[in-house]
Amino acid sequence: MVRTPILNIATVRRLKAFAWATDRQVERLLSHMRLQYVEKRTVLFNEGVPSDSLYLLVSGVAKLSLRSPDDERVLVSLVAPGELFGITSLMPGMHRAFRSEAFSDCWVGAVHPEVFVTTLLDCPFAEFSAMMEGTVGRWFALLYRYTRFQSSSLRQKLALALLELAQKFGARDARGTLLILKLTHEDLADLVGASRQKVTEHMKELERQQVLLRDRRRLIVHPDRLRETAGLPVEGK
Amino acid sequence: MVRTPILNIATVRRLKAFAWATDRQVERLLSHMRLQYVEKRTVLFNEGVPSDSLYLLVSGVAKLSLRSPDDERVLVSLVAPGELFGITSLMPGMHRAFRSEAFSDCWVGAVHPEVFVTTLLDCPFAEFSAMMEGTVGRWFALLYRYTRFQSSSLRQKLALALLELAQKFGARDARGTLLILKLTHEDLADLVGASRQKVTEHMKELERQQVLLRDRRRLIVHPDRLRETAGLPVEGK
DNA sequence: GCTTTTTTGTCACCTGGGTGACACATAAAA
DNA sequence: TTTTATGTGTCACCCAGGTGACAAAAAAGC
Repeated sequence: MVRTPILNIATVRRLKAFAWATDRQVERLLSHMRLQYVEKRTVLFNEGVPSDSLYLLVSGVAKLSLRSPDDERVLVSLVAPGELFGITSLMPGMHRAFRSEAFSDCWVGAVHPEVFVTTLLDCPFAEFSAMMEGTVGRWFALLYRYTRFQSSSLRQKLALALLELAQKFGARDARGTLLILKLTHEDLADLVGASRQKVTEHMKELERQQVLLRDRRRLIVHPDRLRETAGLPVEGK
Repeated sequence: MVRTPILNIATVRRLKAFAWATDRQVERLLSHMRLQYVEKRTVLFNEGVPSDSLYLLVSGVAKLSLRSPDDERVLVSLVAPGELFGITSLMPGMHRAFRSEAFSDCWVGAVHPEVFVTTLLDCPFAEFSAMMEGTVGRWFALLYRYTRFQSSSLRQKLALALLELAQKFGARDARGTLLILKLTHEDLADLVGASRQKVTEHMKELERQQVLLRDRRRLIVHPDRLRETAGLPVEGK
């Protein structure tokens, strides 16, 4: 038997959510919130799907996780009552970065991100959203890389890091994507948290496998093959 | 000899920064931007200091890094021209999470975060800022933990993870901070990316060292000692 | 209560990646 | 050009942490 919680201002204040908002704003927000019961182990959303809702955890514990290259689950974070989650929905066209599932039985409130922003901030959603992308979008990309790092071998970490660099500093070239950046193996080692020697070994190996090649001290990488060695889904299947 | 770049709308558009903003907005923003030349290896800001400026990288490459417990530098990210950085300044009272220094000679534009927000979004800075904290603040905390993970031993990772849990799920208790959460060693292992067996070993060891104790299946932790084993600065020196 | 399942504790053994050392190559400085 | 500094390539050796296996202890079902 499950008792439906009452979601009113008192509850919200006790949860310490939206501490900065006025009672009126919270009230309006609540009137748009769909409250739902989520049983332990039920998946609320999966990584990769379009994100169109923002969630408030009312009670229970939720869990954010990620499927690693070798098909294991990485537990990224546990969500406590009062926390908002599913935040990718605040950025334009973003897909879910993590799977969310109930770690214990939960009560969850869902809002449309647009309603959320316009109620609490009184500014057009599109603008807010673009702003978020331009500013915290990069944090997000970093978080994404670091969560992947967790369960990767050094070779995979290197591939992941080089992919990020290719996106930022890459220029199309007849032979692939040229990194307009002079990077020493030591720099790369610092980036992936490894020793310089091992980076040298793996870079040699990646060269041998034609994943990348070097022209003096400039790197030319092959993004598709990098994705492959990183254990990411390769573009266009 | 250094040629001062011209920072006008054409430049900004070429950099693909603020793509969503109108010409008028960008122009107003630029009029408030202080352009500065930063020589290779110069530190722009250090981790831990109050963050009161937002930066736009105009040319060159900047670098974000972090000092690890064992006093090594972790390279967190390289910043490409056109990117904004120093984003903690958008959240209230935040301190810098990373050190930023010039990886090559750079031109950098600095704006006051308040000007940035009000120019581009037409909403009070305090509200925007509180909103950011309530939403992406958590991503930030995650990124912080994961960047620390990079150069930590399993024991330190465990301490870090338990600290985060204590903040989220902790209740004051006579004996320390009680985690109101039933966690198996396997859950912890998933959280820190380790094997269950080693987690068991280290948890036993932490118990022996009085960093934590167990009451049936509930954990009671001692945050200060956790900070110590995690290699973080302990509160109040 | 008893039985079944889940968790914990502890082995012995293996492996990826860290460390130090040193020769060689490449770039920068003189 | 020669000198000096900075990167690269490759060793041999060591260790933290992964793996599998299995017994003991706790929970959860019945």
